[in-house]
Amino acid sequence: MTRNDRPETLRRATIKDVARLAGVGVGTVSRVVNGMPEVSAASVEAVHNAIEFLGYRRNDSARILRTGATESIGLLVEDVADPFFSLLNRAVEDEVVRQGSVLLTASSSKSPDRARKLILTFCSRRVDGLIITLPEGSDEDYLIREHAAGIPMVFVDRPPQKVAADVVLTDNRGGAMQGVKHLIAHGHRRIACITDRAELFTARERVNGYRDALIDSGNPFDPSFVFSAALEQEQVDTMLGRMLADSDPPTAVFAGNNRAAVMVIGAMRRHGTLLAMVAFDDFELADIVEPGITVVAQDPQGMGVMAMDLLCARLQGSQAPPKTVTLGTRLIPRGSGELPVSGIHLPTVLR
Amino acid sequence: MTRNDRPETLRRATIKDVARLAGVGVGTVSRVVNGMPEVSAASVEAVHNAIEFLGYRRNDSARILRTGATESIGLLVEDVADPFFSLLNRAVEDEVVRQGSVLLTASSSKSPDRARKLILTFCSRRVDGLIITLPEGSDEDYLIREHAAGIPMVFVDRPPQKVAADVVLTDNRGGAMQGVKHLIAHGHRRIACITDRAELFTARERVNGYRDALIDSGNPFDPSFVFSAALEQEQVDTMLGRMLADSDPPTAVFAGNNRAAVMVIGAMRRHGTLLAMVAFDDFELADIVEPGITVVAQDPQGMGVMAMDLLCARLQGSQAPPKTVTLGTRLIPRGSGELPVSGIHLPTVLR
DNA sequence: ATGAAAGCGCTAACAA
DNA sequence: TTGTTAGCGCTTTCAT
Repeated sequence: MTRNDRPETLRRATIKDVARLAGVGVGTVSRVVNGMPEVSAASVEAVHNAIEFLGYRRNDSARILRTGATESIGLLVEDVADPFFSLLNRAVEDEVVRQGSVLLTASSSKSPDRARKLILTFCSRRVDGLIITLPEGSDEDYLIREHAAGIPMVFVDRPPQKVAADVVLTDNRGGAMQGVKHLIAHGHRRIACITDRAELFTARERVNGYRDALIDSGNPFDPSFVFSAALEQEQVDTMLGRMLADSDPPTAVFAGNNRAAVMVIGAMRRHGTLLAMVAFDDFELADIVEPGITVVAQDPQGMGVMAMDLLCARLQGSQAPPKTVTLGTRLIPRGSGELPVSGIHLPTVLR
Repeated sequence: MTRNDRPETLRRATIKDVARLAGVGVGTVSRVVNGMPEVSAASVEAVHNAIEFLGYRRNDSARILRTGATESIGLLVEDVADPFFSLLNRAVEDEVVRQGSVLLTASSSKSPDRARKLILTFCSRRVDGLIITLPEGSDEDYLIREHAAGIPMVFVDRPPQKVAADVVLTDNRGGAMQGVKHLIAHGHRRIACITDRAELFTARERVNGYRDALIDSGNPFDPSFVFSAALEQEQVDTMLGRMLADSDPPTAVFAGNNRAAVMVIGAMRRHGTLLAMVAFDDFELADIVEPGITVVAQDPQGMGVMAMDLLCARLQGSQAPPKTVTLGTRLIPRGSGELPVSGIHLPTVLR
């Protein structure tokens, strides 16, 4: 027994100790600790004194075991250090804290295996609910079981394949469309699309939106202008070079996420050109470059809040059919997306 | 009773249910679940089947209550969405996950009151240990009590005033010195210092380092070149303007953190000048501007790992006197810090 | 190798 | 208003 190994002085006071010292029963102590009304002033006083003296603090493990409510929420994202998810994390935290619960957080690191372990740990901890960004390629059977066992879940950023639960997404397709149409509105016809691996739900959707915008506005969709692969600087450099060598080269770029945007900036510098650009997903300091980067902003905080809202509804017993909420995007013009068709060639000194 | 209100179908299976179905005692089930050796193959088989059939998952609340070990760590930072702390968070998480524990995270939002509530909640949850960035102005008495009650704590980024516990810090003073000396080495004598409120431990230390570097190298320390206040763009603009109007104006700037750096960049643009600059604290995309921002990088991951190391030592019963570990910084030259004394005036088109 | 039983600290029902 | 007590689900002796 872990606790009893310790010297007596390091055993934390229990409700029993308090009761004994205060000269009341444990029930009374419990009532005082939980601020229940039907206790005499004298008892309250005595209990408070004892608590103060003993440095008593309720043991929530015992409380949880007894009541069955853990007042905790589990959050699994791809990486808590990723700006997008850290913002989501914070928004969820604020909701969780507001209702007096605690938040267990973890990062999947894109590993389905790590995700499974973490989620199952959360389930063993009997979290009241789970907010999950599932890594690509996850087996979902275990989720179905836990979900069926009564743990409410809401999925964020990407939809699950099999679990029938609430989902919160960004309107990736619509947002991409919005961004590309912005470029078209500024006169661009030949627009490159640089984005992440097509295996990723979000990347796929954004390419779809890119294509839709082009077709919608009567422009040709040229697959050779789409780079959808693991983002690496060299590849992007090469790819952009190839596109620029086209007989009808791009005058603008749609970057599918901010890593892509950064690489495109690098590639443009190396090629000594400055194409118009709109990037999906806002980022801090998008305006310290000249021109500032025009972005299609997602709303990570909004996603977090919405996820918690949906979760809370389930916690209150809602049996409504699973809902998928899609949050809109916001285009923030900062300069790069409003550049004219005639490309600007940077003076050498500033490249 | 919360649990028994629920329909029978939604009550999760317990160890008893498994035992009954498998035709063994609860002790045996427990042994199987925990992978203890002394169980017959037949029992293991039967138990596994029952577990599978019932969708049994151990209830950690009960386990925790019994064993007294929560296998959880509480982390309180200023804001989980802040890049510095989110990196620290992730590093801590990885250590925590590696040893099979869970991580409770929360943001103080610079509020001593919120911090107190959160920390006391963690204490009620009986976390095994606590990693804390305490907001400026916190009362620490409650921490002393909890610490004395046996909850190990390590403080990160800023030292506590009263609690005698382990601390992990960045060498703010040394780092600032390193940055300023880098500028001096590139010929600068007149160096401005733009940083946050002097109430903040880190800002204060960095100003100290700035002063030390100047004095060490025989340069005068001119208080009128130090701006240490709440960082707002307008103020920084005005302040820089005033400094530039000096009879012996600055040729370089030491920015005390990355918010300061961004504002200095803005101010320089507005004043149509480009001074050399070194900024404290690295940031993503510090190299997408031209020139890239030379920074004195901290090591948030290293701090997280170190904090967990110290915590684990305490968890294993170390009674050594409290240690303060100071992590060194790393200067990353990217261009802005290597600019010569002769200021560059940007061509208008690029301002 | 295994079952029975005590008990972790708490809450809530019940009795007084 | 209050004390007593059962029991939440688990681990861990102690017999067998």
